[in-house]
Parts: sequence; structure tokens; C-alpha cells
Amino acid sequence: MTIDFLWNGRARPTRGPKPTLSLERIADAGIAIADAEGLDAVAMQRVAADLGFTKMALYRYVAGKAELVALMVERAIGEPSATDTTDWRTALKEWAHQLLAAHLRHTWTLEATLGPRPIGPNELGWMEHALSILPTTGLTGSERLDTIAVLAGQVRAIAQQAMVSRHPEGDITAKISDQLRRHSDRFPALVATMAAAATDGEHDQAFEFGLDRILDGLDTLITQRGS
Amino acid sequence: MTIDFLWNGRARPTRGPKPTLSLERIADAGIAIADAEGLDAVAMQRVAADLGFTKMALYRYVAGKAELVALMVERAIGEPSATDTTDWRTALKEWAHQLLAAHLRHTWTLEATLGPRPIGPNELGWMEHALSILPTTGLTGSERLDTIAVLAGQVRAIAQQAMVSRHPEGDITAKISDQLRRHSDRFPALVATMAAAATDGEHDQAFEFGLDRILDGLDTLITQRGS
DNA sequence: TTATTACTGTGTACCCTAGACGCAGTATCT
DNA sequence: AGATACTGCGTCTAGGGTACACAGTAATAA
Repeated sequence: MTIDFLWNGRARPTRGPKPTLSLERIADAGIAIADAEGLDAVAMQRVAADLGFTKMALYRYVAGKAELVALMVERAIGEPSATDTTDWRTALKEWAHQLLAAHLRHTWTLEATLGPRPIGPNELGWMEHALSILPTTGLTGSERLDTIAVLAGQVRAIAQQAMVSRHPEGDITAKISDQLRRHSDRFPALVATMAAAATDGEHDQAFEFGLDRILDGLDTLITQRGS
Repeated sequence: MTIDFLWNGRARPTRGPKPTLSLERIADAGIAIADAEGLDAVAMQRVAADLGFTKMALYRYVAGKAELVALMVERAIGEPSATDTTDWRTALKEWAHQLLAAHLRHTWTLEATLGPRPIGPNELGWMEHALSILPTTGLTGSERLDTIAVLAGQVRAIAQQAMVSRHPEGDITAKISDQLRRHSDRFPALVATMAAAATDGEHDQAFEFGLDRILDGLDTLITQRGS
């Protein structure tokens, strides 16, 4: 597996016909399909058809589907926009919100970024940005990397949750709570908690809640190390 | 999409030949394949062949591949084993470790549990267990649910990280740090942090680190609410 | 006992996917 | 011009999920 294409692009050859397509157009076509119908709908066939070409034409640009998806991710996730905050806590919060927004705009990036795969400059750009925000004193290098991992984990967890609750047809959530009611003796705490949650009017605060807990815990450690 | 099969099983009909196979055997065959070769290797063809049947025989037991995977997940994830700790913090930590272990035993469960899908009793059993541990005072219902989400997010984040670093062939990590070195001017904080992490000898502490931050933050909130 | 019914396992068929390969046409360099 | 090397396409293979019809079998109804 090579990851060169993500970093250095393709060297434009001098001879022969000029390419009609471009990596950008191909990636954008794939992104449009994935946004509208999910990652499974992204087939070489389909992407090519949307562009008005045959699928084999795409193989002149990308080595295979995995490479296409990697390009799509890289383009969809983009770069974090700079913040002017000096406070590390609010800056990290802003970063997490931006990352969440990116994942919510393209929920398929969750599936596309699972497991071992080529990672491009934009994705590392997000890490770079977060690390440039984190205070360097009070945390070891490993701890700083681990901090990014917790935060990104929270972002992904909430993005996934939103993906489920956003899903309208079939209404799986209803069916589950239906089974839950039918087996309420087996899940007393769960039933009670969901009943309580239904009336406490604090919905859609999951992201903020988790984020605040993580940042609180981080703050505790940093101030403790600082003294 | 129905989820009945996960909760109530199949009603055994009285007439006709007795089934030679069972949902358990089929799920186990699928799990064995996924453990050894990944979720992509789980094809109806392959599962049936491993059991000594034709693929169409499986459709007498499961409605389709999605249902097969749901059964595999439910069986692979199992139930959390009870803890005798009364301290909520250590009990939650134990719970998270158990969940992580389950995901590490079957890394494909990460892909298999993405997005809207039928959820079975075992999966809710993990939630139930965590909720039965959490102190009911000091947190609203929504907050208790959100707490599970953060913790599960951390578990998944680390499981995914382990999945990548476990992957031996190709050694993507090496290629990435190669590109990183080549573009070190663009990622100064990242390069510096990784260099620092390489010498601080705190590897593989990512799970504990994030978990401790989350629990610290939770502790802060709970004690604060308690007074 | 026999006829009916309902179930199991299988063979065949269809459609969709990723991708290998070779060919025709075209733009550049020698 | 001729050679070279590139683009886009048509064809082909291997494999995936699944619909459907058929033969065999076990339990029920007549």
C-alpha cells in the first residue's frame, strides 16, 4: 500500500492526450454520492457514470477503490480553520466542535476512517492543530498524543450517535425501546434512566457533557503538574 | 428492518425435517472467520462452506447478511461479568476494561457496530451494567447516558488505535512518519511531540490516560453536585 | 394407512461489484 | 514523419448477495 498519491499528487506526464478528468472532480463526485446515499453507494461504476465516463477511465486516475476513498476522506475532512484564542481549553473545545461538524457534514467519514489505511496531510493537519494548542508544559509527549485520542474518540462517538438518531426510516430506536419495554425486568437501570432522561429536557447535550468532563479532567492534571 | 430475531429467536416449527444447523453454529463460524481474516472475509459462501453446506442453506436460518453480522456481534460481545466493587469509579474502570477486552478479542466488532442497525440484548446489557454502577444522585438521566457514551467512545478509540498498531504487514505507520519527516516544516508540533513521545517511555498508556481524565472530570462534577 | 402440509437443503439464475487487459485514438518528442 | 506514451473505452473474469423453484422429509389430517 502506497500513500504517496495523498501527499505528492501525480506527476503530470508531458506526452499524450491531456486528461479530461482530475482527482478533484473524481473525489467530489464520490463525496456527493456518499453524502446523499452513503458510502456503499460509491461504486466505480456510479462515480464514473455521474461524471459521464466509463468506470475504467477512473483507473487512469486512481489505483483502486481504496485510493479513491482515501482521496474523498482527505478532501471532505479538509483543514481546521485557525482560532485566535490563547486559552488552551476554549481552543481545544473549538477544535473539537470543528471536527464534529466536519464528521456530521460527511457521516461516511466514520466508516471510511476505520482500521489501518493511508493517512493524508489534512488528517495530520488536524492533529497538528490540536497539538499546537495543547500546553507543552505539564504533559509528556505521549500524554499529549493520548489527549488527542480521547478528544477524537468523543467526537466520533457523538457523530455516530447523531448518525443513528438522524436515520428516519425504519425508526430502529423505536423498535429497540419497544423490546426494552417488553424485557424491562432485565434492564431496570436502563429503563429507569431513559424514563428520567425523557423528562429532564437535556437532550443533545451529549457532546458538550463529555467534552466538559474530559477537559475538566485534563485541567485537573495540568494544574496539578504545574505546581 | 426487524430486530426480533435478536431478542426472541426463531419459533421452532413442528413439521418438516429438523434443522441440521443452528443460529449459534452459524454465528460461531462467522466469528471464527472474522477473527482470523477480518469482516470482509465473511461471505455467505465462505461461512456455509466452513460448515459444510451451500450458501443458500444459510438463508433458511438468517434473513440476510446484515442479520448474520448482527448475530455475530451479539454473540461475540457477550455479557459483562459482574463486579463486586462498591466504588463506582473502580467499577466503571473495570467495566471499560472488560469492554475494551471484548473489542480487542474481536476487532471487527468496531466496523460491525457502526451506524444504524438492530441492537440486541447483550449490547444493551453492557449499558445496563454501566448504568447500574453509576451513582444515581448527582447526575440527571441524560447525563448518565452521556457518561456511557464518553466511556464507550474512549474504548472504541483505543480499540481502533490498537487495530492499527497491531497491523504488521505494509507497516503504514512507518510510511506515514516517513512522509511526516519529509514535510516536517508543515507539522512542527506533531514532529516535536512524536519525538518527545519516542523517549518518554509511556507507551500503551493511552487507554488509562484517557479513562482517568474522564473519570476525574466525572468525579469533579459528582462531588460538586453532591454538596 | 394414506394424503396433505410444511419444512429443509440445493441448484440455478440474476444483477452488481472490483479490477486485468488490450485496442484505438491522440498529443508530444526525436 | 516516426516513434513514443498517454487517455479513454470495450471486453472479460471472479466473486459477492439473494430470489426462486424443486426434491426430499417429517409431522399432521383424513
